[in-house]
Amino acid sequence: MGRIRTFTEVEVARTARQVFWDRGYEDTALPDLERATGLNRSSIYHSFGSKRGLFDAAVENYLDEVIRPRLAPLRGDTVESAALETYLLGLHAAMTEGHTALAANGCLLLNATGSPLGRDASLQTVVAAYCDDLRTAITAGVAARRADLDEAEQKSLAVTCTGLVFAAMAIVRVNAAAAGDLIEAALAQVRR
Amino acid sequence: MGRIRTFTEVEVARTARQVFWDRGYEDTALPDLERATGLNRSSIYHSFGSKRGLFDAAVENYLDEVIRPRLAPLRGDTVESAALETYLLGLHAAMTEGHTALAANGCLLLNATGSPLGRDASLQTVVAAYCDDLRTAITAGVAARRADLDEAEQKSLAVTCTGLVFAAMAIVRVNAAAAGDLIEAALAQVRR
DNA sequence: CGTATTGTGAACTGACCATTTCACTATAGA
DNA sequence: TCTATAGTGAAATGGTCAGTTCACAATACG
Repeated sequence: MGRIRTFTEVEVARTARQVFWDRGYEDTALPDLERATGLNRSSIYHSFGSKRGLFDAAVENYLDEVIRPRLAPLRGDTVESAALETYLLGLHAAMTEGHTALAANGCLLLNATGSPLGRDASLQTVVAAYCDDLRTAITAGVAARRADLDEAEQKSLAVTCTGLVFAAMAIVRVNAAAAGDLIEAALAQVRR
Repeated sequence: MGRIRTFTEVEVARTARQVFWDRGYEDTALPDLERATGLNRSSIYHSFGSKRGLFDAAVENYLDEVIRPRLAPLRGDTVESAALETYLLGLHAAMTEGHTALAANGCLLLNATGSPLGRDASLQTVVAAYCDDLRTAITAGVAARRADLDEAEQKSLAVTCTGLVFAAMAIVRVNAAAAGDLIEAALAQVRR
């Protein structure tokens, strides 16, 4: 009974994610989203309720398909000793070699923090949770790689490493080379 | 001959700086600026040409009156050995103790990076220069404090320390405690 | 006083935006 | 064919915004 859906919300959220990532929330207008998703305004509003609703779906998708896959190797019960280095090398490559979305646009969430949307409490909560996830994952990676350190030293190293990753993401759009240096510094600390 | 000026552009830029810092460029409307400066639109446009012109003046003022005074002790010919720690402790205090503009709003420039304005090339240049100044100053501070290290080690430490400061500024609005941890990590590295 | 400059007030322009609405088309199963 | 659901197209609504314009008021100097 009735016509079948010709799109899935995940696909649309993924497409919208890229647009928001490229142009930022405020600079993305409805016509941009219509064009990119191939959907009409009416359909977008029917599925997501508002531009903000679509953005929230895009953020979910960003976490699911961009952030968490990268962090996954750091989150198992038994973390490979090389996992953290692999993660950092992956970041470094993304930032310096190719024209990846990450190098060109930085982090979708961190960027939103400085934009008008960053005054929104619910978005701040999402960013804070992301920040926490990142620190937890890196802490696990540090523990696996640097079993020679005591717990306090591991924790301190994890904070440093997390901070360097954050700084790199915050600055990469403006100065990719500097971002690469930051990741290299993190690698050096992890390896020492 | 003729009426005397009743305001200086520096005063106005300083006031506007605070408004832009609190609310961000995009969320600051002309009426906000009129109210804060006590000036009429017409006067603002006569002195600064555009909203963007006033913002640029506010950024100049931010660098002159907020950033550079903090970095000054790190920039002399002979840098005090304790200068870097003093700088970091000042940042830490601003971020955790009081309700300072820095803790509440983060860094005016870094915030702008993620906003629509962050796509503007000339703003990116300003941010990149600021980033460079910061690294240079911290490098001098590291050299003064850690004469025991060789040059390569000093450089690596300086990059790490700069990154941690950046990360703290990028995250402080969302999570001031985490920002404080980052500065503490930087202190620990400098002192070791 | 005369004149040049500084500043105000208020209305207006033109653009852009998210959101709503609705008549219409398309496609599925019964 | 009937009906329910999916999706389109286009116009309208109401709001906000930066920037412009201009007649007018205030204040300085000669």
